[in-house]
Amino acid sequence: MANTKRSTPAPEGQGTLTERARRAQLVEVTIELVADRGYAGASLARIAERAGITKAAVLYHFSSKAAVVEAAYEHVLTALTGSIASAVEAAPVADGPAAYIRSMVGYLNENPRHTRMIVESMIEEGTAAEPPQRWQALAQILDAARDATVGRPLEDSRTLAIIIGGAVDAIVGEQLNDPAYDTVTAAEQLVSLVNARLREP
Amino acid sequence: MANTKRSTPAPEGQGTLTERARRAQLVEVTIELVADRGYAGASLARIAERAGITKAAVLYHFSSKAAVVEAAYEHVLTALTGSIASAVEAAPVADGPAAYIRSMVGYLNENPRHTRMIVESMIEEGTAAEPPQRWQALAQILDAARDATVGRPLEDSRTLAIIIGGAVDAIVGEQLNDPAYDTVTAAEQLVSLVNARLREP
DNA sequence: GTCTATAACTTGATAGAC
DNA sequence: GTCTATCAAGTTATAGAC
Repeated sequence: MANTKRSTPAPEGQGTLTERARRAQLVEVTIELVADRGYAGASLARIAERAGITKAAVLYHFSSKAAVVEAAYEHVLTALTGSIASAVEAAPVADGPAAYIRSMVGYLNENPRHTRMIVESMIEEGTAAEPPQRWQALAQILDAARDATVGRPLEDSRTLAIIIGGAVDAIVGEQLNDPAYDTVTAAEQLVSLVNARLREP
Repeated sequence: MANTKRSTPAPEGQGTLTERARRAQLVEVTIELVADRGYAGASLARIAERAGITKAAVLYHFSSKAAVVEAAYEHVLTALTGSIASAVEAAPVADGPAAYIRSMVGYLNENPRHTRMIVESMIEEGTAAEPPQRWQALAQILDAARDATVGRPLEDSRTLAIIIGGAVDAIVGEQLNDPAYDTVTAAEQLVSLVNARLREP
């Protein structure tokens, strides 16, 4: 019985197996709650209720409500970026932008809760540290694709990346309040728009 | 008991305000608060504090907090749509999309508080009635421009409108966290992208 | 390790004095 | 008409029992 009487109330590091499972469960229900009730609607009481435990129990596993939400946010973000990164790497360099758009629309489309969670997190500025320039990764992909096709660099890949990012958000968002909206076709239209630009002088 | 020392902060120094002016003032401070603290951060207490009155006084002029926020939201939205509508109508039909993009980026750029207010309002679903398909107006402008140049209708003006809307949001949003970002040039790049598409077969 | 009990505070809204 | 005083219900977080 390695019952180490832990005096530290909030183990932030790696803990026992049951602890990690509880943390995972709490992250899961927090994602659900933030997704369909917003950040303000995801109170400790509701998180605890959905997890079947009490508020105090939640605060035993996480040091504060902000810590729970941030853990949930990070979970979602790493899942998204990982999915996109693998899709882009699996594609030819010239098809990088297309792979980016398709995988991002596809992922957000298949994980609507994650979508809402990300949207919420981008609004609330106090929750997590600012993601280090969201467009930078895409701008690199664009530059590489441009170099692989035309050979001459883009003049303003940053703005093109920002435009694409916003367009993807809007497409996914539209599908969110009109489930009949065909995001696959929309993504293809965006792809053709971007590819046309990439091959221009 | 009668505290003769009237502790009215009166930040503007303006004394008695008429009813309409007070409502306007409350709408104004609510826009500021929602803009930089979010919907949840705009409590009645803070609204009252900034206006130099008490919570109860706020609820005298508006029936509830939701009413205050909705009034602020509507104020911002009518100002934005009005500004864009006049800009589009003043332009040749073929330049409608360009006028839309330029005026929208310009307006949101000049009124950053309004920008954040609109973003917040689109998140909180309980605040105001769903704006009747934001892309519809733009889709009509696109169809008209296409008809005036090529003569054949667009296959999917809805998606193009959604893409443009998201791109504009992203451009303005980027300028929000990097004031050095040149939104005018970005808007022009978006305009050329859209115009190229509009003249395609 | 988990929960009961409660602290300390903020929320939106109301009643009634003046 | 406008404010003071108060309300009940909600929030996060802590202390300590078991």
